[in-house]
Amino acid sequence: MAAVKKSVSVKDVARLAGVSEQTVSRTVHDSPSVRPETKERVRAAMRELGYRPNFAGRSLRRGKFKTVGVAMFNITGTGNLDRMEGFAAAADKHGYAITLTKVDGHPYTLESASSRMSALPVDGMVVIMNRMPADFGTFEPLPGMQTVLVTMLEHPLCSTVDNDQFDCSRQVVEYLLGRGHKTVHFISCPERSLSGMRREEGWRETLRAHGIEPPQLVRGDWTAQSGYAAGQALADDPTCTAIYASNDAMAYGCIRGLESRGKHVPQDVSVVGVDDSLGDIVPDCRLTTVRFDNKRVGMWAVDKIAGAEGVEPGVEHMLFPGVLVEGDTVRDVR
Amino acid sequence: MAAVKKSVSVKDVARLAGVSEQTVSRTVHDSPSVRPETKERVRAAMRELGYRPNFAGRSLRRGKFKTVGVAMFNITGTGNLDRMEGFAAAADKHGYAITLTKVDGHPYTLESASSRMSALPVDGMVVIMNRMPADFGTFEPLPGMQTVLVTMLEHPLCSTVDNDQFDCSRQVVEYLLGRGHKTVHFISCPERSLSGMRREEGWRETLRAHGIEPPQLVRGDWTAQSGYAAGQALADDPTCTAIYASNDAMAYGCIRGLESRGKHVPQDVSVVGVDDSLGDIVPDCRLTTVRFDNKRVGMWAVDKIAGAEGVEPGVEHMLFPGVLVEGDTVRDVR
DNA sequence: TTGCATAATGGCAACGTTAACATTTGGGCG
DNA sequence: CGCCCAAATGTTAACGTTGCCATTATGCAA
Repeated sequence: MAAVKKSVSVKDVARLAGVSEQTVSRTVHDSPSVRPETKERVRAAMRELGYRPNFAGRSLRRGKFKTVGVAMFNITGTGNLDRMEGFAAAADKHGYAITLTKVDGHPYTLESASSRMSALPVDGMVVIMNRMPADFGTFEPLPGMQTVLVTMLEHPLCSTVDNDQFDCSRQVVEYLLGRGHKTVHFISCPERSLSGMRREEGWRETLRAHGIEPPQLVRGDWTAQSGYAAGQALADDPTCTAIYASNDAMAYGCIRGLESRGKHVPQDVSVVGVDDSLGDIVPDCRLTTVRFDNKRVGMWAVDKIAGAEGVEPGVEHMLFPGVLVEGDTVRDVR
Repeated sequence: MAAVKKSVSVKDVARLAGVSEQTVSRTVHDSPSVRPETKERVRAAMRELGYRPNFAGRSLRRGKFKTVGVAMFNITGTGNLDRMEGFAAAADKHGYAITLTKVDGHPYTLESASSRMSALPVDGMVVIMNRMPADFGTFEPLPGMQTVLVTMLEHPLCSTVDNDQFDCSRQVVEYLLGRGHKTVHFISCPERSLSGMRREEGWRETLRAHGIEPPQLVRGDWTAQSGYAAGQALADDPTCTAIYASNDAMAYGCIRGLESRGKHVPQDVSVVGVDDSLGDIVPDCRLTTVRFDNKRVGMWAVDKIAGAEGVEPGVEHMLFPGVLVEGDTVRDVR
């Protein structure tokens, strides 16, 4: 039994089954115009030879790949796993596959993501943006390649989708004000983060909309340690009864920092985070936070491409609001 | 300017540049046997027409896809992001792409992963196993499709790669014994986890190898809360001076549980975790833990496939040891 | 029996690319 | 001046699949 190096094609199956190649093809696609017994004979031949359809021949003929490309500048990033879950789920639904590509971030441009994708077998592409690409304003998607950007910025030529970070802050601030707090202090993130900046804007503008001048923010760096320091710093501020941190790690750090200064959460100070990422990592801490549905974001992006199927797709911009999850770290005042 | 619906091919470029299709192809591949000025003319034509090579035609001709498929039963899983980083890095290195597929886990078989991949444009595949597939013993990879399993079990027909969980426990136990502890208590994980079970074996056998009968283990469920309960339970055991938890979340929970009972870490009890996953989430806690390099595991898997390039690949089994990272949660005794 | 509609199947071409081989061109050298 | 070599370019065919159209069987009414 010599190893069969060459892959088996419809031709081989056709010969063995004693039918034409076309009949084999029709059997593969379960066409109703093939007699059941013929089908069975063909299927037997396919099994015997171990036939599997060749993707290249098929898509060459069809002019479609049934695949969506995903370009990431950083694979390791908060929420990417959930987004991928969404990509995969939506792709599955449409019978599509996902092709993943890491794009070198030097330079950090949409053009580099686009050209990286251009020679791959994809019908459309999704780019996950973490920062502001240098060519965001001038970028044009490849002709015939529908391009969806995961970002909260709007683009004139590409559809975009992301979580609504502004609304997230609005929800948190209004929730805290609604619980009687006079103002909300904020622990921010590094300035290069697009989503972080948008959260900051949301915090600031929502306070102003309620006639409250935003207090001095404390700049953090996403780490619990920076939240800890922020908590210690804010512990001595008598006006500080509510703190909103840009992520859960800083929120948790903040709680511990406050405790180290003898302030208790939520008795003395209320704390809210963002991301719902503490999950099972921290015991005895039901942090009030905002949960985003990154899977839904991912699904939307792939749906947009795989669901189009030839129809001229319009450019759309979608922002999904997060959900405020009430924990034990906020208290009513007054 | 009517939209050009049809994609441009070498033929179009050749016509515009006034050369043969072959010369265009040679230019695309930067062959040295094309005069620089001809190349430039061809390149200009490509730019003008917006030519990009068609993947289907190319791989049909070549009989290769330059793509590795990755099948996952669960996309959301510890370490998957790092593994993907590794997949992407290795693929990049070889000029390959990665195609991601979620496999329905009902039934949980390698066969279902394999058949899911069979119609996709891939030259080889990687399966990430979290549990024991029903057909592990009998599975045969598709002919011509090199298959690598990410698991610590060895397979007769497929190469395998994973972190060395047994060795991980050996390192931790010997480290603690070396620091003077008389025994090591263990917080385990649910029994369906392959890697968790292997950690448990490593703990048990290493203790026995040192002539120590393993104490009763405490079964956890990966959550900090279960670690907290375990810590409280072990706080009253006077023989317990060192605790090894199956992951960092439980280790952290355990520390807090011990503290809630008045025991301090590391003064009273030493605690070690696994995963190095606390990172920036918890302030003021430098947990002694074991760090795995999942990126390296991912790279190895894709290297095995993309690096083969036609040569008949042997079946290999690779286990990468973790690195014990010393923190502040272990103390010498005596 | 013939004619005709319908079901089942076959033949051919084309999708875009490139390996292998064929051809042309330009120079160098005896 | 003719020969040969190398560089540059062209021609052909094939990779596997499937849409289109042609052909052959089958059944049924006239």
